[in-house]
Amino acid sequence: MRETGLCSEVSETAAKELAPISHHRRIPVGQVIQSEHLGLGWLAIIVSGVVKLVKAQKDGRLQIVGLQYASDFIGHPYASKSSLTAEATTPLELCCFSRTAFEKLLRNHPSLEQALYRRALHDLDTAREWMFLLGRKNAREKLASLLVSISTRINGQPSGDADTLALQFNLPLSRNEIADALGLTIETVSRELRNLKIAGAISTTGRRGISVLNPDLLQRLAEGDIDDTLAVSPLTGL
Amino acid sequence: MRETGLCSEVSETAAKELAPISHHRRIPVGQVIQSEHLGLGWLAIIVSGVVKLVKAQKDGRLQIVGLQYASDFIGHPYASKSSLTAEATTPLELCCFSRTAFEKLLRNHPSLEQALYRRALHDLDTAREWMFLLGRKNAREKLASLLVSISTRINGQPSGDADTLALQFNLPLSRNEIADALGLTIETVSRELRNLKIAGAISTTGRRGISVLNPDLLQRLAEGDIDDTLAVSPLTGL
DNA sequence: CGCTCCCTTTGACACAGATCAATGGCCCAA
DNA sequence: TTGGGCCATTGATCTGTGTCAAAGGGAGCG
Repeated sequence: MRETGLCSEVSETAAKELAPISHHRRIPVGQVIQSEHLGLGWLAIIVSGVVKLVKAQKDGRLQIVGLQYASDFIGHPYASKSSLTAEATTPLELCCFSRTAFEKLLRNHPSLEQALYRRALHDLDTAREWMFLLGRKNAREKLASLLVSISTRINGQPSGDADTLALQFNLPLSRNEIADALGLTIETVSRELRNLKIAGAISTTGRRGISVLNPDLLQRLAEGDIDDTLAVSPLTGL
Repeated sequence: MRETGLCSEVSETAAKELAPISHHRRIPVGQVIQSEHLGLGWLAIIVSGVVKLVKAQKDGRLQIVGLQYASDFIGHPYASKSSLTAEATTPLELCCFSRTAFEKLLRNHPSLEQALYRRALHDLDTAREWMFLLGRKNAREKLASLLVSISTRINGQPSGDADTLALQFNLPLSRNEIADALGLTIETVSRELRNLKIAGAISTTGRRGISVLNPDLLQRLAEGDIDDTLAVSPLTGL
Protein backbone atom coordinates (compact mmCIF):
# COMPACT_ATOMS: atom_id res chain seq x y z
CA MET A 1 0.00 0.00 0.00
CA ARG A 2 2.61 2.53 -1.04
CA GLU A 3 1.28 6.06 -0.87
CA THR A 4 2.13 7.57 -4.20
CA GLY A 5 0.61 10.23 -6.38
CA LEU A 6 -2.79 9.38 -7.70
CA CYS A 7 -1.44 9.70 -11.19
CA SER A 8 1.09 6.97 -10.63
CA GLU A 9 -1.62 4.61 -9.43
CA VAL A 10 -3.46 5.05 -12.66
CA SER A 11 -3.01 3.63 -16.09
CA GLU A 12 -1.07 5.65 -18.62
CA THR A 13 -4.09 6.11 -20.81
CA ALA A 14 -6.20 7.42 -17.97
CA ALA A 15 -3.48 9.88 -17.08
CA LYS A 16 -3.47 11.11 -20.66
CA GLU A 17 -7.20 11.65 -20.58
CA LEU A 18 -6.90 13.40 -17.27
CA ALA A 19 -4.44 16.02 -18.48
CA PRO A 20 -6.71 17.93 -20.88
CA ILE A 21 -9.51 18.37 -18.34
CA SER A 22 -7.22 19.66 -15.62
CA HIS A 23 -6.08 23.15 -14.92
CA HIS A 24 -3.44 24.55 -12.63
CA ARG A 25 -4.15 26.95 -9.82
CA ARG A 26 -2.24 28.84 -7.13
CA ILE A 27 -3.77 29.51 -3.75
CA PRO A 28 -2.43 31.86 -1.05
CA VAL A 29 -2.12 30.92 2.61
CA GLY A 30 -5.34 31.05 4.55
CA GLN A 31 -7.65 30.88 1.57
CA VAL A 32 -10.65 28.68 2.04
CA ILE A 33 -11.17 26.16 -0.71
CA GLN A 34 -14.83 26.35 0.03
CA SER A 35 -16.75 23.22 0.75
CA GLU A 36 -19.18 24.61 -1.76
CA HIS A 37 -16.49 24.82 -4.40
CA LEU A 38 -15.27 21.34 -3.76
CA GLY A 39 -18.67 19.92 -3.06
CA LEU A 40 -20.19 21.34 -6.20
CA GLY A 41 -17.83 21.65 -9.07
CA TRP A 42 -14.23 20.77 -8.41
CA LEU A 43 -11.81 18.11 -7.36
CA ALA A 44 -8.07 18.61 -7.06
CA ILE A 45 -4.72 17.03 -6.48
CA ILE A 46 -2.20 18.93 -4.38
CA VAL A 47 0.96 19.64 -6.33
CA SER A 48 2.67 21.38 -3.43
CA GLY A 49 1.69 22.81 -0.06
CA VAL A 50 -0.51 21.62 2.79
CA VAL A 51 -4.29 21.72 3.26
CA LYS A 52 -6.16 21.41 6.55
CA LEU A 53 -9.63 19.90 6.76
CA VAL A 54 -11.62 21.60 9.49
CA LYS A 55 -14.83 20.63 11.20
CA ALA A 56 -16.56 23.52 12.98
CA GLN A 57 -19.56 24.10 15.20
CA LYS A 58 -21.68 27.26 15.27
CA ASP A 59 -20.34 28.22 18.68
CA GLY A 60 -16.88 28.69 17.17
CA ARG A 61 -15.19 25.53 18.37
CA LEU A 62 -13.17 23.83 15.69
CA GLN A 63 -11.14 20.72 15.14
CA ILE A 64 -8.72 19.94 12.34
CA VAL A 65 -9.72 16.47 11.16
CA GLY A 66 -7.21 15.95 8.41
CA LEU A 67 -4.06 17.24 6.74
CA GLN A 68 -3.40 16.72 3.07
CA TYR A 69 0.03 16.96 1.51
CA ALA A 70 1.54 16.97 -1.96
CA SER A 71 -0.03 14.28 -4.17
CA ASP A 72 -3.09 13.93 -1.96
CA PHE A 73 -6.56 14.20 -3.37
CA ILE A 74 -8.99 16.92 -2.27
CA GLY A 75 -12.73 16.47 -2.46
CA HIS A 76 -14.57 13.23 -3.11
CA PRO A 77 -16.56 12.19 -6.11
CA TYR A 78 -20.15 11.40 -5.14
CA ALA A 79 -19.38 13.69 -2.24
CA SER A 80 -21.21 13.66 1.01
CA LYS A 81 -21.81 17.36 1.54
CA SER A 82 -20.33 17.17 5.00
CA SER A 83 -19.70 20.26 7.06
CA LEU A 84 -16.01 20.18 6.19
CA THR A 85 -13.95 23.19 5.26
CA ALA A 86 -10.65 22.87 3.40
CA GLU A 87 -8.10 25.65 3.79
CA ALA A 88 -4.55 26.30 2.65
CA THR A 89 -2.10 26.41 5.57
CA THR A 90 0.80 27.12 3.20
CA PRO A 91 0.96 28.54 -0.32
CA LEU A 92 -0.62 25.96 -2.55
CA GLU A 93 -0.38 24.62 -6.06
CA LEU A 94 -3.38 22.62 -7.13
CA CYS A 95 -4.21 20.57 -10.15
CA CYS A 96 -7.99 20.92 -10.54
CA PHE A 97 -10.60 18.89 -12.41
CA SER A 98 -14.23 19.59 -13.04
CA ARG A 99 -16.29 17.10 -11.13
CA THR A 100 -18.46 16.06 -14.03
CA ALA A 101 -15.53 15.45 -16.37
CA PHE A 102 -13.76 13.48 -13.69
CA GLU A 103 -16.75 11.31 -12.92
CA LYS A 104 -17.20 10.60 -16.59
CA LEU A 105 -13.59 9.49 -16.73
CA LEU A 106 -14.15 7.29 -13.68
CA ARG A 107 -16.78 5.29 -15.49
CA ASN A 108 -14.29 4.24 -18.14
CA HIS A 109 -11.41 3.46 -15.81
CA PRO A 110 -12.23 1.07 -13.01
CA SER A 111 -8.61 1.14 -11.88
CA LEU A 112 -8.99 4.82 -11.11
CA GLU A 113 -12.06 4.12 -9.04
CA GLN A 114 -10.20 1.45 -7.15
CA ALA A 115 -7.32 3.82 -6.50
CA LEU A 116 -9.78 6.28 -4.98
CA TYR A 117 -11.26 3.53 -2.85
CA ARG A 118 -7.88 2.52 -1.49
CA ARG A 119 -7.15 6.15 -0.79
CA ALA A 120 -10.38 6.51 1.18
CA LEU A 121 -9.48 3.42 3.22
CA HIS A 122 -6.10 4.93 3.94
CA ASP A 123 -7.67 8.20 5.05
CA LEU A 124 -10.01 6.20 7.27
CA ASP A 125 -7.07 4.50 8.91
CA THR A 126 -5.35 7.82 9.46
CA ALA A 127 -8.51 9.27 10.98
CA ARG A 128 -8.82 6.36 13.40
CA GLU A 129 -5.20 6.68 14.44
CA TRP A 130 -5.95 10.31 15.15
CA MET A 131 -9.01 9.34 17.19
CA PHE A 132 -6.76 7.33 19.49
CA LEU A 133 -4.49 10.34 19.84
CA LEU A 134 -7.38 12.68 20.66
CA GLY A 135 -9.04 10.33 23.10
CA ARG A 136 -6.17 8.70 24.90
CA LYS A 137 -2.91 10.63 24.63
CA ASN A 138 -1.72 13.44 26.86
CA ALA A 139 -0.49 16.78 25.58
CA ARG A 140 3.16 15.78 25.30
CA GLU A 141 2.36 12.59 23.43
CA LYS A 142 0.00 14.45 21.12
CA LEU A 143 2.61 17.00 20.17
CA ALA A 144 5.35 14.43 19.66
CA SER A 145 2.96 12.36 17.52
CA LEU A 146 2.10 15.33 15.35
CA LEU A 147 5.74 16.15 14.77
CA VAL A 148 6.49 12.57 13.80
CA SER A 149 3.50 12.52 11.49
CA ILE A 150 4.38 15.79 9.78
CA SER A 151 8.04 14.93 9.43
CA THR A 152 7.20 11.68 7.67
CA ARG A 153 4.80 13.32 5.22
CA ILE A 154 6.23 16.73 4.57
CA ASN A 155 8.86 15.69 2.01
CA GLY A 156 7.89 13.53 -0.91
CA GLN A 157 5.20 10.91 -1.09
CA PRO A 158 6.35 8.08 1.19
CA SER A 159 3.72 7.66 3.85
CA GLY A 160 5.44 7.27 7.12
CA ASP A 161 7.03 3.88 7.28
CA ALA A 162 10.37 3.30 8.87
CA ASP A 163 12.81 6.07 9.55
CA THR A 164 11.88 8.10 6.52
CA LEU A 165 11.20 11.11 8.68
CA ALA A 166 12.70 14.45 7.74
CA LEU A 167 15.16 15.71 10.33
CA GLN A 168 14.68 19.32 9.44
CA PHE A 169 11.58 21.03 8.10
CA ASN A 170 9.21 23.95 8.42
CA LEU A 171 5.95 23.44 10.26
CA PRO A 172 3.05 23.83 7.84
CA LEU A 173 0.88 24.95 10.78
CA SER A 174 0.79 27.89 13.16
CA ARG A 175 0.61 27.26 16.91
CA ASN A 176 -3.11 27.90 16.76
CA GLU A 177 -3.55 25.33 14.03
CA ILE A 178 -1.47 22.81 15.94
CA ALA A 179 -3.75 23.34 18.92
CA ASP A 180 -6.80 22.84 16.70
CA ALA A 181 -5.35 19.63 15.32
CA LEU A 182 -4.55 18.16 18.73
CA GLY A 183 -7.56 19.28 20.74
CA LEU A 184 -5.43 21.53 22.93
CA THR A 185 -4.96 25.24 23.55
CA ILE A 186 -2.19 27.32 22.06
CA GLU A 187 -0.60 27.81 25.48
CA THR A 188 -0.36 24.10 26.16
CA VAL A 189 1.16 23.57 22.73
CA SER A 190 3.80 26.16 23.51
CA ARG A 191 4.62 24.65 26.88
CA GLU A 192 4.89 21.08 25.65
CA LEU A 193 6.99 22.18 22.71
CA ARG A 194 9.39 23.61 25.24
CA ASN A 195 9.35 20.31 27.14
CA LEU A 196 10.29 18.46 23.95
CA LYS A 197 13.22 20.84 23.55
CA ILE A 198 14.30 20.36 27.16
CA ALA A 199 14.06 16.61 26.65
CA GLY A 200 16.50 16.98 23.77
CA ALA A 201 14.14 15.55 21.19
CA ILE A 202 13.96 18.65 19.00
CA SER A 203 15.12 22.21 18.60
CA THR A 204 13.33 25.11 16.98
CA THR A 205 14.41 28.05 14.85
CA GLY A 206 12.05 30.95 14.38
CA ARG A 207 8.34 30.29 14.43
CA ARG A 208 8.21 27.48 11.93
CA GLY A 209 11.59 25.76 11.90
CA ILE A 210 11.93 22.33 13.51
CA SER A 211 15.01 20.13 13.82
CA VAL A 212 14.56 16.61 15.06
CA LEU A 213 17.64 15.98 17.22
CA ASN A 214 16.64 12.55 18.48
CA PRO A 215 14.09 10.82 16.23
CA ASP A 216 14.04 7.72 18.39
CA LEU A 217 13.30 9.67 21.54
CA LEU A 218 10.62 11.66 19.75
CA GLN A 219 9.00 8.46 18.57
CA ARG A 220 9.02 7.01 22.07
CA LEU A 221 7.63 10.22 23.55
CA ALA A 222 4.84 10.01 21.00
CA GLU A 223 3.79 6.62 22.32
CA GLY A 224 4.39 7.40 25.97
CA ASP A 225 6.66 4.43 26.52
CA ILE A 226 9.27 6.45 28.28
CA ASP A 227 10.10 6.51 31.99
CA ASP A 228 8.55 9.88 31.48
CA THR A 229 9.79 12.62 33.74
CA LEU A 230 13.31 11.25 33.42
CA ALA A 231 13.46 12.38 29.85
CA VAL A 232 12.31 15.87 30.70
CA SER A 233 14.22 16.18 33.95
CA PRO A 234 15.85 19.47 34.91
CA LEU A 235 19.30 17.88 34.54
CA THR A 236 19.46 18.97 30.93
CA GLY A 237 19.57 22.56 31.96
CA LEU A 238 22.88 22.36 33.83
CA MET B 1 -26.87 8.97 0.51
CA ARG B 2 -29.37 6.75 2.27
CA GLU B 3 -27.66 4.24 4.52
CA THR B 4 -29.20 0.94 3.64
CA GLY B 5 -28.04 -2.62 3.66
CA LEU B 6 -25.24 -3.37 1.29
CA CYS B 7 -27.44 -5.88 -0.43
CA SER B 8 -30.03 -3.28 -1.31
CA GLU B 9 -27.37 -1.08 -2.88
CA VAL B 10 -26.43 -3.87 -5.20
CA SER B 11 -27.97 -5.19 -8.36
CA GLU B 12 -30.25 -8.18 -8.08
CA THR B 13 -27.91 -10.38 -10.01
CA ALA B 14 -24.98 -9.55 -7.80
CA ALA B 15 -27.06 -10.37 -4.75
CA LYS B 16 -27.88 -13.73 -6.26
CA GLU B 17 -24.23 -14.48 -6.82
CA LEU B 18 -23.44 -13.36 -3.31
CA ALA B 19 -25.81 -15.77 -1.62
CA PRO B 20 -24.07 -19.05 -2.49
CA ILE B 21 -20.66 -17.93 -1.25
CA SER B 22 -21.97 -16.67 2.07
CA HIS B 23 -22.48 -18.53 5.28
CA HIS B 24 -24.24 -17.60 8.48
CA ARG B 25 -22.54 -17.39 11.83
CA ARG B 26 -23.44 -16.63 15.44
CA ILE B 27 -20.99 -14.89 17.74
CA PRO B 28 -21.30 -14.52 21.53
CA VAL B 29 -20.74 -11.27 23.39
CA GLY B 30 -17.12 -10.36 23.91
CA GLN B 31 -15.72 -12.58 21.22
CA VAL B 32 -12.97 -11.04 19.19
CA ILE B 33 -13.48 -11.26 15.48
CA GLN B 34 -9.76 -11.26 15.11
CA SER B 35 -8.10 -8.78 12.84
CA GLU B 36 -6.31 -11.82 11.48
CA HIS B 37 -9.57 -13.54 10.62
CA LEU B 38 -10.96 -10.50 8.94
CA GLY B 39 -7.68 -9.35 7.50
CA LEU B 40 -6.88 -12.69 6.00
CA GLY B 41 -9.84 -14.68 4.97
CA TRP B 42 -13.22 -13.21 5.74
CA LEU B 43 -15.55 -10.32 5.20
CA ALA B 44 -18.98 -10.04 6.77
CA ILE B 45 -22.22 -8.14 6.93
CA ILE B 46 -23.86 -7.72 10.31
CA VAL B 47 -27.33 -9.24 10.37
CA SER B 48 -28.00 -8.25 13.97
CA GLY B 49 -25.99 -6.99 16.93
CA VAL B 50 -23.27 -4.41 17.41
CA VAL B 51 -19.52 -4.57 16.79
CA LYS B 52 -16.90 -2.26 18.25
CA LEU B 53 -13.68 -1.43 16.42
CA VAL B 54 -10.87 -0.92 18.91
CA LYS B 55 -7.46 0.61 18.53
CA ALA B 56 -5.02 -0.37 21.27
CA GLN B 57 -1.49 0.45 22.38
CA LYS B 58 0.91 -1.96 24.09
CA ASP B 59 0.60 -0.10 27.37
CA GLY B 60 -3.06 -1.10 27.59
CA ARG B 61 -4.71 2.15 26.63
CA LEU B 62 -7.53 1.70 24.18
CA GLN B 63 -9.96 3.71 22.16
CA ILE B 64 -13.09 2.57 20.39
CA VAL B 65 -12.82 4.08 16.91
CA GLY B 66 -16.02 2.79 15.38
CA LEU B 67 -19.33 1.06 16.01
CA GLN B 68 -20.99 -1.07 13.37
CA TYR B 69 -24.64 -1.96 13.43
CA ALA B 70 -27.01 -4.24 11.56
CA SER B 71 -26.41 -4.07 7.79
CA ASP B 72 -22.93 -2.61 8.20
CA PHE B 73 -19.95 -4.18 6.52
CA ILE B 74 -17.03 -5.59 8.50
CA GLY B 75 -13.54 -5.82 7.08
CA HIS B 76 -12.32 -4.20 3.89
CA PRO B 77 -11.34 -5.78 0.62
CA TYR B 78 -7.72 -4.96 -0.20
CA ALA B 79 -7.45 -4.42 3.52
CA SER B 80 -4.82 -2.35 5.18
CA LYS B 81 -3.71 -4.66 7.96
CA SER B 82 -4.22 -1.92 10.51
CA SER B 83 -3.92 -2.58 14.21
CA LEU B 84 -7.69 -2.72 14.56
CA THR B 85 -9.57 -5.27 16.60
CA ALA B 86 -13.26 -5.98 16.02
CA GLU B 87 -15.29 -7.39 18.88
CA ALA B 88 -18.92 -8.25 19.54
CA THR B 89 -20.49 -6.01 22.18
CA THR B 90 -23.80 -7.84 21.88
CA PRO B 91 -24.71 -11.29 20.58
CA LEU B 92 -24.08 -11.21 16.87
CA GLU B 93 -25.40 -12.71 13.68
CA LEU B 94 -23.03 -12.38 10.77
CA CYS B 95 -23.29 -13.15 7.11
CA CYS B 96 -19.72 -14.09 6.10
CA PHE B 97 -17.96 -14.26 2.74
CA SER B 98 -14.58 -15.60 1.86
CA ARG B 99 -12.37 -12.74 0.83
CA THR B 100 -11.19 -14.28 -2.41
CA ALA B 101 -14.68 -15.16 -3.60
CA PHE B 102 -15.89 -11.70 -2.74
CA GLU B 103 -13.07 -9.96 -4.54
CA LYS B 104 -13.69 -12.08 -7.60
CA LEU B 105 -17.31 -11.00 -7.49
CA LEU B 106 -16.22 -7.38 -7.17
CA ARG B 107 -14.40 -7.52 -10.47
CA ASN B 108 -17.62 -8.37 -12.30
CA HIS B 109 -19.84 -5.86 -10.54
CA PRO B 110 -18.57 -2.30 -10.58
CA SER B 111 -21.73 -1.16 -8.82
CA LEU B 112 -20.74 -3.27 -5.83
CA GLU B 113 -17.34 -1.66 -5.77
CA GLN B 114 -18.90 1.76 -5.89
CA ALA B 115 -21.21 0.87 -3.03
CA LEU B 116 -18.19 -0.08 -0.96
CA TYR B 117 -16.51 3.18 -1.86
CA ARG B 118 -19.50 5.22 -0.77
CA ARG B 119 -19.60 3.23 2.43
CA ALA B 120 -15.95 4.01 3.12
CA LEU B 121 -16.62 7.70 2.55
CA HIS B 122 -19.50 7.52 4.97
CA ASP B 123 -17.32 5.83 7.59
CA LEU B 124 -14.73 8.53 7.03
CA ASP B 125 -17.30 11.20 7.69
CA THR B 126 -18.43 9.43 10.85
CA ALA B 127 -14.84 9.13 12.03
CA ARG B 128 -14.24 12.84 11.52
CA GLU B 129 -17.39 13.75 13.38
CA TRP B 130 -16.08 11.61 16.21
CA MET B 131 -12.72 13.40 16.06
CA PHE B 132 -14.51 16.66 16.77
CA LEU B 133 -16.24 15.04 19.71
CA LEU B 134 -13.00 13.66 21.14
CA GLY B 135 -11.03 16.85 20.65
CA ARG B 136 -13.50 19.57 21.46
CA LYS B 137 -16.49 18.39 23.49
CA ASN B 138 -16.74 18.11 27.26
CA ALA B 139 -17.89 15.02 29.09
CA ARG B 140 -21.57 15.90 29.14
CA GLU B 141 -21.65 16.75 25.45
CA LYS B 142 -19.79 13.56 24.63
CA LEU B 143 -22.23 11.38 26.47
CA ALA B 144 -25.28 13.12 25.04
CA SER B 145 -23.78 12.82 21.56
CA LEU B 146 -23.18 9.10 21.98
CA LEU B 147 -26.73 8.52 23.12
CA VAL B 148 -28.11 10.45 20.16
CA SER B 149 -25.86 8.53 17.83
CA ILE B 150 -26.78 5.13 19.22
CA SER B 151 -30.47 5.87 19.36
CA THR B 152 -30.49 6.84 15.68
CA ARG B 153 -28.66 3.71 14.59
CA ILE B 154 -29.81 0.99 16.93
CA ASN B 155 -33.11 0.24 15.21
CA GLY B 156 -33.21 -0.38 11.50
CA GLN B 157 -30.97 1.05 8.82
CA PRO B 158 -31.79 4.76 8.64
CA SER B 159 -28.61 6.62 9.44
CA GLY B 160 -29.40 9.42 11.75
CA ASP B 161 -31.27 12.10 9.91
CA ALA B 162 -34.18 13.93 11.40
CA ASP B 163 -35.99 12.72 14.46
CA THR B 164 -35.69 9.06 13.64
CA LEU B 165 -34.13 8.39 17.01
CA ALA B 166 -35.43 5.55 19.11
CA LEU B 167 -36.97 6.75 22.35
CA GLN B 168 -36.34 3.51 24.18
CA PHE B 169 -33.53 1.04 23.67
CA ASN B 170 -30.84 -1.04 25.31
CA LEU B 171 -27.31 0.26 25.32
CA PRO B 172 -25.11 -2.04 23.24
CA LEU B 173 -22.14 -0.99 25.39
CA SER B 174 -21.10 -1.40 29.00
CA ARG B 175 -20.01 1.65 31.01
CA ASN B 176 -16.42 0.69 30.38
CA GLU B 177 -17.00 0.52 26.65
CA ILE B 178 -18.76 3.87 26.69
CA ALA B 179 -15.74 5.35 28.44
CA ASP B 180 -13.46 3.81 25.82
CA ALA B 181 -15.56 5.26 23.04
CA LEU B 182 -15.60 8.77 24.47
CA GLY B 183 -12.06 9.07 25.80
CA LEU B 184 -13.29 9.27 29.40
CA THR B 185 -13.17 7.15 32.54
CA ILE B 186 -15.98 4.95 33.73
CA GLU B 187 -16.57 7.18 36.75
CA THR B 188 -17.04 10.28 34.64
CA VAL B 189 -19.46 8.40 32.40
CA SER B 190 -21.48 7.42 35.44
CA ARG B 191 -21.57 10.94 36.82
CA GLU B 192 -22.55 12.61 33.56
CA LEU B 193 -25.21 9.99 32.94
CA ARG B 194 -26.68 11.03 36.26
CA ASN B 195 -26.53 14.67 35.18
CA LEU B 196 -28.46 13.84 32.03
CA LYS B 197 -31.09 12.20 34.20
CA ILE B 198 -31.25 15.19 36.53
CA ALA B 199 -31.58 17.44 33.49
CA GLY B 200 -34.63 15.43 32.48
CA ALA B 201 -33.20 14.36 29.15
CA ILE B 202 -33.25 10.63 29.83
CA SER B 203 -34.06 7.96 32.38
CA THR B 204 -32.42 4.60 32.88
CA THR B 205 -33.66 1.14 33.82
CA GLY B 206 -31.18 -1.47 34.91
CA ARG B 207 -27.70 -1.39 33.50
CA ARG B 208 -28.57 -1.16 29.84
CA GLY B 209 -32.00 0.38 29.49
CA ILE B 210 -32.30 3.97 28.24
CA SER B 211 -35.41 6.07 27.73
CA VAL B 212 -35.07 9.36 25.96
CA LEU B 213 -37.52 11.64 27.73
CA ASN B 214 -36.64 14.83 25.89
CA PRO B 215 -34.96 14.20 22.54
CA ASP B 216 -34.71 17.88 21.76
CA LEU B 217 -32.96 18.66 25.02
CA LEU B 218 -30.62 15.71 24.55
CA GLN B 219 -29.74 16.95 21.08
CA ARG B 220 -29.01 20.43 22.39
CA LEU B 221 -26.93 19.06 25.26
CA ALA B 222 -24.94 17.11 22.69
CA GLU B 223 -23.96 20.31 20.89
CA GLY B 224 -23.50 22.39 24.00
CA ASP B 225 -25.88 25.11 22.89
CA ILE B 226 -27.68 25.20 26.16
CA ASP B 227 -27.52 27.85 28.88
CA ASP B 228 -25.74 24.98 30.50
CA THR B 229 -26.01 24.76 34.25
CA LEU B 230 -29.62 25.89 34.03
CA ALA B 231 -30.59 22.61 32.46
CA VAL B 232 -28.87 20.59 35.15
CA SER B 233 -29.78 22.87 38.04
CA PRO B 234 -30.74 21.36 41.38
CA LEU B 235 -34.30 22.67 40.96
CA THR B 236 -35.33 19.46 39.30
CA GLY B 237 -34.83 17.59 42.51
CA LEU B 238 -37.48 19.46 44.49
C1' DC C 1 17.13 50.13 9.37
C1' DG C 2 13.95 50.42 12.82
C1' DC C 3 9.02 50.14 14.14
C1' DT C 4 5.02 48.08 14.67
C1' DC C 5 1.80 44.24 14.88
C1' DC C 6 0.73 39.96 15.84
C1' DC C 7 2.15 35.47 16.96
C1' DT C 8 4.22 33.17 20.68
C1' DT C 9 5.97 32.44 25.20
C1' DT C 10 5.67 32.60 30.08
C1' DG C 11 3.35 32.92 34.55
C1' DA C 12 -0.46 32.52 38.09
C1' DC C 13 -4.54 30.46 39.04
C1' DA C 14 -8.97 27.71 38.29
C1' DC C 15 -11.47 23.79 37.17
C1' DA C 16 -12.99 19.54 34.56
C1' DG C 17 -12.07 15.18 34.78
C1' DA C 18 -8.74 11.47 36.55
C1' DT C 19 -7.51 8.72 40.34
C1' DC C 20 -8.14 6.24 44.57
C1' DA C 21 -11.26 4.06 47.57
C1' DA C 22 -15.60 2.25 49.31
C1' DT C 23 -20.31 1.11 48.82
C1' DG C 24 -24.34 -0.27 46.27
C1' DG C 25 -27.21 -3.14 43.49
C1' DC C 26 -28.15 -5.85 39.09
C1' DC C 27 -28.23 -10.31 37.25
C1' DC C 28 -27.10 -15.05 37.01
C1' DA C 29 -26.62 -19.62 38.88
C1' DA C 30 -27.92 -23.08 41.98
C1' DT D 1 -35.44 -17.53 46.43
C1' DT D 2 -31.10 -16.58 47.86
C1' DG D 3 -26.15 -15.75 47.46
C1' DG D 4 -22.30 -13.77 45.41
C1' DG D 5 -19.56 -11.76 41.84
C1' DC D 6 -19.05 -8.15 39.07
C1' DC D 7 -20.48 -3.93 37.17
C1' DA D 8 -21.83 0.55 38.42
C1' DT D 9 -22.34 4.45 41.58
C1' DT D 10 -20.79 7.73 44.77
C1' DG D 11 -17.43 10.37 47.41
C1' DA D 12 -12.87 12.70 48.38
C1' DT D 13 -8.89 14.35 46.55
C1' DC D 14 -5.34 15.28 43.04
C1' DT D 15 -3.58 16.92 38.69
C1' DG D 16 -3.20 18.12 33.71
C1' DT D 17 -4.80 21.34 30.98
C1' DG D 18 -7.65 25.44 30.33
C1' DT D 19 -8.18 30.35 31.29
C1' DC D 20 -6.73 34.92 32.07
C1' DA D 21 -3.16 38.22 31.81
C1' DA D 22 1.13 40.22 30.56
C1' DA D 23 5.67 40.30 28.40
C1' DG D 24 8.75 38.82 24.59
C1' DG D 25 10.34 38.55 19.81
C1' DG D 26 9.90 37.45 14.39
C1' DA D 27 8.83 39.29 10.22
C1' DG D 28 6.96 42.45 7.12
C1' DC D 29 6.33 47.43 6.20
C1' DG D 30 7.43 52.06 5.83
